[in-house]
Amino acid sequence: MTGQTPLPEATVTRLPLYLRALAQHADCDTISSQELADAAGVNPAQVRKDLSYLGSNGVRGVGYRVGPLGELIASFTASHKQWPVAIVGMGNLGQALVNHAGQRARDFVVVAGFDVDPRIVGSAVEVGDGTIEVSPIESLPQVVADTGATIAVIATPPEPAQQICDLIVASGITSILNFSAAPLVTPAGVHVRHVDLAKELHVLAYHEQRNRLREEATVS
Amino acid sequence: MTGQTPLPEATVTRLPLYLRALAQHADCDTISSQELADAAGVNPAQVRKDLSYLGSNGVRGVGYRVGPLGELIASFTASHKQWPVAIVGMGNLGQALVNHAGQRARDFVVVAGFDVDPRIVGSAVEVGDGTIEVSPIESLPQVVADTGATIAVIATPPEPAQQICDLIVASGITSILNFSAAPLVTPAGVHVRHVDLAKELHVLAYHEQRNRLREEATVS
DNA sequence: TAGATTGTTAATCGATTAACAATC
DNA sequence: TAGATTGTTAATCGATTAACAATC
Repeated sequence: MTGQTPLPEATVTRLPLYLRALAQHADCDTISSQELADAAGVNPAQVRKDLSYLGSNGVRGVGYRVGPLGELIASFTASHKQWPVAIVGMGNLGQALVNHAGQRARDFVVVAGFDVDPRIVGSAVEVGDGTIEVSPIESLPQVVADTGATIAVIATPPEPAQQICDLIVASGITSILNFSAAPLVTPAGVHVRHVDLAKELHVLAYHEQRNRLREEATVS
Repeated sequence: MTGQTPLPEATVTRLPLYLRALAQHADCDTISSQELADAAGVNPAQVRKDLSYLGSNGVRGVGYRVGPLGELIASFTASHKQWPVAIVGMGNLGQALVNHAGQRARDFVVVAGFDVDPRIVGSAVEVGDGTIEVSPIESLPQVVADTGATIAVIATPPEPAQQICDLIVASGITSILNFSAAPLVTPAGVHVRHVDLAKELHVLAYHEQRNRLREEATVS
């Protein structure tokens, strides 16, 4: 059922959008690519193409059955599983991620939190169903082994990020979400996603700058 | 100096990386595309192509002069300016962004913060140099007008996001960084960047799922 | 001059989307 | 059958990268 040929990266990033859109249409029996596209904010042709990669299951002239389609997509992202996540850096950002996983992304369970700050280490953090105790960063290999975490989030300043990344990789984790500004170097086979807040703001600043210049040009 | 033809989006997203890499090489006189590429984690040919869009200023056989190149890039991202930012949603994520702007992204100043929670509204928040008071969401148009904010960050749950977005757009802001899971609809001319935590985690989960299936296949 | 490195071209790649035959 | 909507093809687009002539 869960395909052999890897899906295009771009398709993978859209599957969660489709799941979310389907959840909003849980009361419907079927949904067309047009409706799905509207709800997800993408092109209907793109929806059909993406879904065809999963092994198409729509009905011509009718649309897609909401229930089965949801299950099909879930079988690819394995979103029925409870993915155990470790968060390194339990400052405001780390805390925000814990809350997010607990309240919104129910397929992910935060099973471990790490920090270097002695004022934070040892404190209890509520994670969805239970509570975890923030561990010192040195204990990462042991705690990851104990908890079986397979996804790690780096929510630290950029300086220690590479070192922490090495530690994470050495502990056997193969998927990393990097919120530090540092560009991480990892061995092949490790998947890294990078979210860079400063970069996002800079891109917006570029567009603001252009708007401003364009206005000036229009005036003169 | 600051070009007429818009730069490719992909190039714009890499300019901050180059600025950061140049800062690390402030002690050098010149830097080659190879060195710059290593520091930024990209391909050297890509570096040269990107920089050529800015109006090339390298010296064949030598490389790029670190100082002037930094100024050239900064003139495009306008990173010497102090961009006034408004943050809507002052929970953990909003707080994390305030800290980030204060400590890391010094080109951005948080000039306003908003929330609906009466326990948060009215509280003081340290932002880099000074302090701001968290305002109720209703006062957004007035506060934006007073502070001159041109970039807004949405750090709220998805439910009120579209409504807040409309309010932001109506107040004249043209650049939005959206951390809510909601796909926002905006009029043409408004620039929206979307960072979706759940989506990032789901993409990693997809890869974990594939790894697991591959291992099973190898065993049998 | 010899060595190094740029700036640019052309090939390649992946993603997007319009269009339409297939078919419910 | 008539109308609707899929699944797939082919065109288009933008981004990446290898290669190399230009030139310091």
